[in-house]
Amino acid sequence: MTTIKLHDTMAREKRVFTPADPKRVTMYVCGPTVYNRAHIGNARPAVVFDVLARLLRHVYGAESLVYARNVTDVDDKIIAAAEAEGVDPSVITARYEGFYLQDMGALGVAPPTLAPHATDPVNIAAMIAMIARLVETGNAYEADGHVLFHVPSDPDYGALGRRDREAMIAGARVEVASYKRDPADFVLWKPSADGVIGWESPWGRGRPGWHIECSAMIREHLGKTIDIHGGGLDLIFPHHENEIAQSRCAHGGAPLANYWVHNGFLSMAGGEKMSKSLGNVVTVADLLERDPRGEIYRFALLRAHYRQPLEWSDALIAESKATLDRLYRRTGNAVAGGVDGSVLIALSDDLNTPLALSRLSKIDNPETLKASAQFLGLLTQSSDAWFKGGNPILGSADIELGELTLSATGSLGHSSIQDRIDARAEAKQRRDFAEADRIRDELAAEGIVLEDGPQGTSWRRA
RNA sequence: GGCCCGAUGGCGGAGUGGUUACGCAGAGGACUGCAAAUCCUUGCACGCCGGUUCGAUUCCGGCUCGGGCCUCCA
Repeated sequence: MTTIKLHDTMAREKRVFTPADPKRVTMYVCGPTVYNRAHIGNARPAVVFDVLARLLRHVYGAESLVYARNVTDVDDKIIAAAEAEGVDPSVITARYEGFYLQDMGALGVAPPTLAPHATDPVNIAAMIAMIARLVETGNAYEADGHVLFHVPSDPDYGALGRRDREAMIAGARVEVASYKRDPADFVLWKPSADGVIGWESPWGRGRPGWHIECSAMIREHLGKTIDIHGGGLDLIFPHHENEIAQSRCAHGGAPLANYWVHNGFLSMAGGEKMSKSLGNVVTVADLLERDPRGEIYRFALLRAHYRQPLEWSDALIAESKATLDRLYRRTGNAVAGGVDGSVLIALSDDLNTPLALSRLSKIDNPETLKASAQFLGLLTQSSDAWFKGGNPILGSADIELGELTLSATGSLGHSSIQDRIDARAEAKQRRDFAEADRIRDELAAEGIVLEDGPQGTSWRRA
């Protein structure tokens, strides 16, 4: 069996991955708060953990992986967006969750096994139960309608980010709410005013804090201790730190996760962080509008190791596109065979996708190449359709995992224009110019104009 | 200020205590109704200063520079 190594943020080193139960490997990744369109930076963890999920399914069996990615659908930003539009928060969350799934699908991200929603009554009940438990154990207290986690009650708090109390307080730049017993205390439950989304609880009508959502949903759907917890680097503090404290204190010291995996950030030209305030956000939708082949962007994201920063640029996109085109030409109409071992080895070593991608260039067998690329979520059926018909890929791309096809939408088919262009090129190679010209004329009769240019033969409708 | 991460050729980006990354771009060549594509060959590297070592880009220490987190954030 393949040995997978993963960099564990808690241990700060690469560790051999050993699931508690190989028949039920559990992974939880912090998902989106659904109130706006996802940008390409948001897509990085989705793609990275999609690759990890593919690898885990390969090694332990597709049915053995339970991969949960939550949807945060109650949040002050959502409430604000709903008020701004004068609609119910559910209108906002349904809309943006739909966009999210569509955008990620276009990037070849397979749906997770589970997508727990914070507002699901089952999950709200789980959150209330966990909060009540923490009050019982003396780790949380009620104050001024809020329930807060008392950080000094947990001597192990801060282990993931390696920061001590002084550091956290010294760095605090926010005014401390008067009802907090300690500046580091954080909200588990907060009151909802009339007309604001809320649920009845032992502490009055209110809504959960962000951190408790993940802890409770992990407990509810995956168990007390999971194998892998993933997310962006920026979530280490305070989000993951708080999750750890809540879960450990509520579960008699059982650790929340055995492996913590965090992805690095994307930056823009000049190393600038992608942020709304800088006005340099590139949404996935923007990119798909420029070129609907989502796997170009997936390829670009995979070109850097997931823990390294990645500078997002037009050159990166152009190079990714060119390399992908070349890979496609090399696979031709080959039927996917077995995945090349060198690709699996690269991925097994802490998800070394740049190395895995470079291995593709070494694979001569088109069937192996196709299977290997598809394992990485590239050269899928959608992309095949795009190359052959020139049709944009709409909605979610098909996701292929061996025999397992998780979803398949998008526009496939139409005429195989590219096939005939290829046939014409072949004819020219054979010096069968009569045939080459016949194909050209045939296409012309359909209103297809061929253009031989520096990027190869392209076509457009007259 | 605290904590963490990184520093490889023109660019991106692997890897290693002594030996080839790979891709793009560049140069030369093969092929070619035009143009692509393809194939072959090829140049270019390990931030700075010490230490360990027969030998360090690779290990250790310091420095410099860059990035991230410490506030919602992938």
